[in-house]
Amino acid sequence: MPESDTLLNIDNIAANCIGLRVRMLNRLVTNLYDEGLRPFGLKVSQVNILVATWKLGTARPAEMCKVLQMDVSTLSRNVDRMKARGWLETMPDPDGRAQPFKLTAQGRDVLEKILPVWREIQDKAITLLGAETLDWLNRSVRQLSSQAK
Amino acid sequence: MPESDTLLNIDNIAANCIGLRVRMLNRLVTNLYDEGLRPFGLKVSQVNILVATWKLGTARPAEMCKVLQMDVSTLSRNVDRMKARGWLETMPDPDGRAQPFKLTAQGRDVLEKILPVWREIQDKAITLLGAETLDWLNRSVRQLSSQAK
DNA sequence: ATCATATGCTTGCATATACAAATTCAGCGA
DNA sequence: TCGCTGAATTTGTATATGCAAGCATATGAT
Repeated sequence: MPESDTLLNIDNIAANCIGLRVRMLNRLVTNLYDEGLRPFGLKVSQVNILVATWKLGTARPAEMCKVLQMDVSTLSRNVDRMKARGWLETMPDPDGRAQPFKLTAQGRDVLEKILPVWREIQDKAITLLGAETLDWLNRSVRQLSSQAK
Repeated sequence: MPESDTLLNIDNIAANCIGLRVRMLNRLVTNLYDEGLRPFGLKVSQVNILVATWKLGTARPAEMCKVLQMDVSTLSRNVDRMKARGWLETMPDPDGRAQPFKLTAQGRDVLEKILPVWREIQDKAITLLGAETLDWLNRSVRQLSSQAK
């Protein structure tokens, strides 16, 4: 491959790499949420887990990881921290390997407390990104999730 | 606020949170690129830095962090690792505080070697996400970058 | 009943991420 | 020139992320 072709191709990465852009978007959006949530002592990552737990009722780690497309080890350590804060509690289970957990009353309280701030941040994100963002993100995530292992 | 309203609002986070969806998209897309790049012993994060360095020629950390919307401390440690691998080298600078760096020949070689694989992964991502993805991502990132501090 | 395999989760390790504090140096004013 | 302020970067700390390996338990085959 001639030198000039290589140059063009490297420039192609710079101009078009989806991995780069998704990661930048992630940093920007995560910072937006984390900044707003800072007074409450938690980050968007933990809010996501609280909400997912609320949805599932009694949550099995492997199941939640499938929903959130997250490695089980990542979830495992976050659940530890959130149990230590009294937001989650482990439930008994006939299967000795399972470690299902659910929201505590405190965990539920946290969710209620952050609701107005979440709304503010969400509105800001929609204003910045455009109204069609949500549809767009949902389609992309659904499509990629269905392909992922 | 009545109980039922709270329930609806928590469900609203579950159904609509942009922070959640962007983070899921980031995990899915990052894993897609990292999996493809694994044979080459680097990840998409380092590819992004290599390409940005190639673009900038001589890169100042603060400048690159503005471009990539990344904290300077995050870049600092990655540049350390990449210098240790011989892909980047620090340049002298009249300003004693500055630590500008540039690509080494080895760093340039790495970029050339991964080009075909990057192309494959990028094609797969475009197929999965749709052709209009890139425009949308570019618009979103540009819009958010211009607002960020 | 036993053994092999599969499942569910945790732990070890390396990197990614960002805030806060420390460090080093530049530039400016008295 | 002395010291003050600000800028560029690194270091300390905590969380996020995923792979590989470990551990305990369940399940299936013989």
